[in-house]
Order: sequence, then C-alpha cells, then structure tokens
Amino acid sequence: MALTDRQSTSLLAIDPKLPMAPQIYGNIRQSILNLRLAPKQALSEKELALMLGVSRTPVREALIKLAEDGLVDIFPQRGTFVAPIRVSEVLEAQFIREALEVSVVARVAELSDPAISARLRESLARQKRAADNGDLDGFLAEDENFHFILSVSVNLTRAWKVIQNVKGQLDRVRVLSLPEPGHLTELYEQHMAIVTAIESGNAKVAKKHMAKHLQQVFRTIDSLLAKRPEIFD
Amino acid sequence: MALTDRQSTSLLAIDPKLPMAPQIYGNIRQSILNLRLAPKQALSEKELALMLGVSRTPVREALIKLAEDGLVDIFPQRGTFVAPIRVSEVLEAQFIREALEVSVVARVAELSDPAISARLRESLARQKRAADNGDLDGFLAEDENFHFILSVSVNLTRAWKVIQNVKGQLDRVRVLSLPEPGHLTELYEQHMAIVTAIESGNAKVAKKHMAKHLQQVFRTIDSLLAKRPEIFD
DNA sequence: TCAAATACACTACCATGGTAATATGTCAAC
DNA sequence: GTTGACATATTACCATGGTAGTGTATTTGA
Repeated sequence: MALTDRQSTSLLAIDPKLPMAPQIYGNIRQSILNLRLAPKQALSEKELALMLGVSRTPVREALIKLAEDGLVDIFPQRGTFVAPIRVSEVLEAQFIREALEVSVVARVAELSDPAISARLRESLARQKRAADNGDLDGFLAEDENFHFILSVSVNLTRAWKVIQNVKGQLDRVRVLSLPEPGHLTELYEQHMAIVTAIESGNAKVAKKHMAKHLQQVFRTIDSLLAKRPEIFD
Repeated sequence: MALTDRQSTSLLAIDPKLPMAPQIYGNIRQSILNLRLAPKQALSEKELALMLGVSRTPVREALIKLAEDGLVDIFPQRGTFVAPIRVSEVLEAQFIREALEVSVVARVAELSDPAISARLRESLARQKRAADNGDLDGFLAEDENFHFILSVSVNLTRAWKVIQNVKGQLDRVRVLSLPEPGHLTELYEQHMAIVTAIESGNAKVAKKHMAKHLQQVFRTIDSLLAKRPEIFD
C-alpha cells in the first residue's frame, strides 16, 4: 500500500518557522508508535517529503535518527522501512530502561527532597483522576511525566533522553495491550508504592518497586505474540 | 585559530567506496576525544568538508550525531563548536555507564557460561601483556574490548551502543589523566576481580567490583579541574 | 571620544539535481 | 513452465546553490 493512500492529517502539523528536521522526526515517530505506520511498511524520502510539504533533506535526517532508535531500518540503495517489532530488541530496551530507572529512583530516594516528593504527589493526583475517568491518553501522558520528574529532579537529563529513545520499542508494544479494566488503577498503585518508598528514604524498596513496575511489559509481550504475529520480525 | 592551520593527517583517511557520513563521524569523534580538536574550537561544515574532500552534507550529518553525543554544540545560524568538558555531563555519563554495566555484569555472572569466561580470560592475558610492556594504546584498546565482550556475550548490543555513546564524555577526560606508573596494572587487577566474581557466579560481588572499577574517573576529574581549567565550561 | 546605525561576512538550514547500486518487470531461450 | 539476460524504475547517498538569521566591523552622527 502506498503511503499517500493513508490519511495523514497529523503528519501535516509542521510549523515552518521552527527547525523542520526535529518536527518531522517527532511526527514520524509518533506515527510509528501508534502503529498508523505499520511495521515493515516502506517509507521513502521522496514520498514523505511530498506528504509533509518539505524537501528530502530534513526527512532524511529524521529517518537517520529513527534508525538509531531502532524504529526504522535503512537499507542503502534499497529502501527504508518501518522496523518490525523484534522481541529481542524489546526485551533489551526493557533491560536498559530498568537498569537506568532503578538507579535513578535510588538516587531520588537517597536525596529524599520534600520538593520532589510534592511534585510526584501532584502527578499521582492527576494519574488518579485520569484512571478514575478511564482517560487512557491522559493517563499515559501523566505516566510519562511521572518518570520524567524522577530523572530530571536529580539532574539526569541525558539519562532521561536515553530512556526516551529506548522506550520507543516498548511504547509500540504497549499501545497494543488492550486497556483492560482496572489496569490503570494498578499502574497508579505501583507508582504510589514507589513514591511511598522514596519518601521513607528507602532506596532498596524503591528500586524493587520500580523494577517490578517496569517488568509489566513482559505480560503484554506474551499475549501479543499469540494475537498479532504478523507485526513481529 | 583556523582549522586548516592544524595538521590533519588522520582526518584524511576516508574510503570513498564506503558510506562517508559514518566515516566522517568516527574521524571527527576521534579527533575530539584525543583533544586534537580542542574544546570550544569552532568547527564549520564548509571548512571540514574542504579538509576532508567531501561535500557539506555528510559532514553535517556527522556533526548532528556528535551533537547527540554531547561532543559538539550546534548553535543554529551561529556556528558549531567542540563542546567544552562539562563536569555535570561527565558525571552523568558515569552514572549512566555504571547503571548499565553493573546490570550487564550481573547478567553475565548469573549465566556463568564457560565460553564467555574463556573469552574474558583471553582478554585479561592480552591486558597483562600490554600493561607489562607499558603499551598504553594497546591496553586501552583491550580495555574497550573487555567491556565489549561483557555486553555482547549476553546479547545486549544496544546497551553497548548506549555505553559507547556516553563513554565519549569519559574518554575525553581519561586521555588527560597522565599515565601514572602501575596504573595499568591496577586496572588489570580490577578486571581480574570482576572475572573471578563472574566465574564464581556471584552477581552481587561482580556488580560491586564493576562499580568500583568504573568510579575511577572521579579521581582523574578532581586532579584535572585543578590542572587544566581552561578546557572546562 | 563615544554611541547608534548600517553593511558585511559567516553560519546552519533547506531545496534540488545528479549518481551508483539495487530491485523488479519483460521477454527470449530452452 | 522455468531460467536467464536485459531494460526500466526506484532507492539512498552525495554535491551544490539559495536563504534567513546572527555576530562583527565599519561608518555615521553628535
């Protein structure tokens, strides 16, 4: 199927005043993560440039960055394709994220700064509201923000960037996990446990809760391998 | 000082048959890490392209990647500069590397695969030879290889890439640490302790030795801040 | 002498054209 | 029907020209 056959409204939200390459990167990345661009689908510089109303150069730069994220595969002189979901890479992304976030949360717990705790509590309140309303998108956004607060509050912005990069592999799996009832509340309670451990200054417990929290993906991978085999490898 | 005033022999090693952007990236990166390109020095697409005998496009792509590594600062419409050594970023790079490598070595220890152990022992032998001969470059290369073996032996290639990226910040500091006598032997013995822990299947001890090993940088940072303030911030 | 305005040089950024390598479709030979 | 060769189309890659934005030097006004 040709790219231009698809509806592409969100792909057109480009502000010509801002640098285009990062915008294009974010745009295509989002489309890959929510699977509007399906795994294994061909992407071409020329066609994307046409769709987005820009030249091929910034598109090319965006695709290179996506290739570093492992979200597209570039085969020189052959073509560029949305990367299939490779279980091994998803598992490795989980490993990297867990290693980093567990270390981050330990540092946060050791600091035990009331100001940080306050920000986390505010995030928790917003999460609860979203969970109660069944607002999936709102909850996911606040979930992202929760983890962002942890890294940035202890001045680990680059660690956050790394987490963000590898998290792409995980997000693509997560959107496929059907939003089961009570799932959001479950995640909220895990976050709550982490914050409680942080506030008690217990780094060891905080690490344990964080690790368990992040290992949730394992469950969704198993169910997906059975349900949607075509998007893998 | 203009770029072209500098001797630039190693910058010219470009194979026109291979993709140029990655070659240029590696070339400039090496020059930054060994400080032949000094911190805060201006880099221009045009001048670099001229020196390397290529066009500006692949140079630009290389600089963008170096900016992601935090090794150059790009100021749109103003210029691109070799990034100064920012202590905060060096410390964060250490944090990220430690988090990842500690987790990696734990996984290696839990596996306790004799084949991996054999590869590590071979590397140790080469390290000892280099240390005894005072072969600094040889030792550093084998040191790199040692850590590479750890990650790849448990199929964590992306983790290795991340480590590599952030390690740039650390390498630039390390080349400045004068090669003190006995220093290489000290590093060798730390590696040895890690391998011994791995072979005994003791993940906890392996993690501890790895953490201590990687925290060596802290010592060099302190002495450097006093000796070479001009290359910082 | 000094301050504000102006001209200039330089930058990264984007657009676009050319090129070698690869995939695909067509057709002939067996 | 199958296989091989050839023509064509498409690709990512690199080269190069144009543009808006930014610092700096120079000039202009007092």
